[in-house]
Amino acid sequence: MLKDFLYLKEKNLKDVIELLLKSYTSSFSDSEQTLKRNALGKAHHRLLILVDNKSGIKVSEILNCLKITKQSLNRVIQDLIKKNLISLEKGEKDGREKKIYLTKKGMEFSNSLFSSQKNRILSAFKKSSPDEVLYFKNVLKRIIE
Amino acid sequence: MLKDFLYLKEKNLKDVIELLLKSYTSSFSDSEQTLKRNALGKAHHRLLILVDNKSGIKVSEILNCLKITKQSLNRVIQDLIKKNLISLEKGEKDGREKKIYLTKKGMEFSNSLFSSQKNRILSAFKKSSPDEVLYFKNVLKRIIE
DNA sequence: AATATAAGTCAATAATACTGACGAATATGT
DNA sequence: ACATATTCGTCAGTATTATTGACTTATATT
Repeated sequence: MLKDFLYLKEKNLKDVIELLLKSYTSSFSDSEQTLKRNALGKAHHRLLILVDNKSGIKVSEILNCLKITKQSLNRVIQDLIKKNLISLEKGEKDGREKKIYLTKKGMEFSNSLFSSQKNRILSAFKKSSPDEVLYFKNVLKRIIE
Repeated sequence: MLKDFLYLKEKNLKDVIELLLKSYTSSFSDSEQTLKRNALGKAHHRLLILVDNKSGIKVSEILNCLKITKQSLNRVIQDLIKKNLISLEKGEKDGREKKIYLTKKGMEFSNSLFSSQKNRILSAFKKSSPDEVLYFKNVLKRIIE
């Protein structure tokens, strides 16, 4: 009976914290070279994955997700605008909001930036069953909330 | 037939990169308050989870895992030694190695530091079946390699 | 004895993030 | 119409984290 609940035990929870750390670190370190070649850093990388996945994402959404200050974020945004990788647009409904889009150049850059990361995930998924992958994503989403 | 392989598709892979980013960010931001109260930062947090999970972990293992330089790591180690949270010991087999251990105070501190993170994982697991949790961990491990 | 490995150290710099204060534009409620 | 709130931008100063490069110490391997 106890066996069924082992996965809720202390040590297992700590293991998961470590797995989250390691999976993030290893996955996001895959792109180091590409970033360096383009004089960009990890902060730019994090922003780009969010914009890539959600075109027109608002500044406030990014702040909430990355848990940084608007001052920090603004530096990153300005860097990427200068390099012509993203562009800003006023929200149609709410003119206070600013929406972020990838430029054509930004889309191309993202593809090269994420390719090694995608390969890492892909090779992990190829070793897994569709069910495993589905459950994996489900639980990950529940951790985020 | 195509349906079976949807989980290997481009967009899904990018989603997972984003999930890894978000799960790491949200999980490790849970402990902000505790860190601040003790004049420690995220770098100390990352080191502590590794030492907590593997007592006697070697410096080189941490370098490999966190992908930082030994100079960066050394600052963090010295901070934690000064606060009497960890201690170093020479390796018995190989005297060049240094092994890192939590002190009693370090164990207590770790418990408070990780408690909100553990609660986050725990509540996600409670919404999941044992199988889901098992598959989740399997895939996560494959991503790390 | 020569070489390699694990780790520590000193110094300078870069990248990322923070606090605090203030301003601009727009939206909302009364 | 006015007061208030929200969203975002900006300026300045500082803290934290990480980097590069050069060098040292101690121990292990051959």
